[in-house]
Amino acid sequence: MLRNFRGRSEAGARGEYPKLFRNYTDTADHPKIMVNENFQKDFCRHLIGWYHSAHRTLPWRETRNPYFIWVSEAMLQQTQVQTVIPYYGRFIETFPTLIRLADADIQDVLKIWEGLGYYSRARHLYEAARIVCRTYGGTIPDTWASFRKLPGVGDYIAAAVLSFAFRQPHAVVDGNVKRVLARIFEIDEPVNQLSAKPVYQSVAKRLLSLHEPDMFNQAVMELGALICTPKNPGCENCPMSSLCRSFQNRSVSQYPKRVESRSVPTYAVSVGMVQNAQNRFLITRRAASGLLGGLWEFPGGKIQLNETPETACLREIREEVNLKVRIVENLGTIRHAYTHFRIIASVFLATADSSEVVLNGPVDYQWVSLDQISQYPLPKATHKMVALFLSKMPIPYVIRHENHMAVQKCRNGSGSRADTVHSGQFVSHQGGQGHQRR
DNA sequence: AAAGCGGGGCA
DNA sequence: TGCCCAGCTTT
Repeated sequence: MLRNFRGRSEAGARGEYPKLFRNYTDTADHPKIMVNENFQKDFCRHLIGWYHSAHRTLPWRETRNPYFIWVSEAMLQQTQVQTVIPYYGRFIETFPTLIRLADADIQDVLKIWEGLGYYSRARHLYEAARIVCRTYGGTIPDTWASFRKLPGVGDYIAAAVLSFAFRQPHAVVDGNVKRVLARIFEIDEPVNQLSAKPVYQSVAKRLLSLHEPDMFNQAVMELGALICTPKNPGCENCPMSSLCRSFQNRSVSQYPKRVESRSVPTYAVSVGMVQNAQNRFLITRRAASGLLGGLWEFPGGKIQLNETPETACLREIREEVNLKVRIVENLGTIRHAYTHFRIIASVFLATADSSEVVLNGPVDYQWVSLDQISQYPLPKATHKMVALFLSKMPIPYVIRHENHMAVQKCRNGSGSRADTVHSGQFVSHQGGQGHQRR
């Protein structure tokens, strides 16, 4: 199995910031952040006025249903709006109420979440829904103290849901807000340092419109998404430029400041697509917590020193599912990037004489046909492997599976399928026992 | 306080 | 390729 990467802390490899800043828990006496009553009113007038004329229509802005808003905020965490839109629609269509979510199977929730990443968000949302049903009779609590306690609900989501659904005066602080505020006030505290959070929180709170907290929160995030963007900000069209210190000082490109992030390592891994005598593939389910928690994958893991991809594949399969298999085809490699590392995975087609699995690591397993595999929540990398496999299959095989999602992606991809089909690499899967190299 | 946690879009 | 994204949890 591909285990979570736990890196060593390398002093010096990271950008260790000298302590240049006071730790402001309030910014009332901050030298650069001067927000009097006049400024606050100007700020809100410019910002909210712009928002009314320029904002996008987004599905979760059409409702004040706290459950819908909560779902959207969970999905939007570290994820761009355009990515979330289709997932949001499918989620609330499948789980139209909090009670329906709480009564669902977590595997079905993960299936809807598949491809969105950060799967603990789905698990926490599901667990929180069950808690709300159990503790509050299915009514989402509308106080900070009670809502903020729920799993997966941090300061941002609590402020967002309570302000958007109930118009309570809590200021949101997300990546957009920090970028906007850092530029407007030339705030030097790095936005990706934990110690800077109280500064941005304090500024946002002092600026917040108590009259329209929901509009204010939407507007400042919308400004960050549409005008005050990370690259090429549209200062010439910005409604805040007359209030913006970095615009006046031509220092916009220097804000926000951030501490250097570590470059991610690349690991060579080896994965086996193991077929049994019925031509079904072995998939295993990962533990519920941690990387890709609860998702299904083909067995495999890191290639160790002095190992070939082939021997690593055989070892991982022996370790994880205690099967002795025979490699019949090298399908090639796929690449994939996670948060803290990248992988280059060698993918092998293998056969097992026995289907008797003994798990060590994974928490469940199934032998499935390719038609069935799309019923399980799979990581993106596993989808790439399925697509790689199909790209090596003869055309009749692919046509039999033309409804499979991976086939669609394959066809929309490099278009290499026809090439590989004629490369002499294919294996027959038309119902025969075993696999013959042509 | 720092690290873990996906995947897509973009210059 | 590296950076960034409507962050939260765990250690």
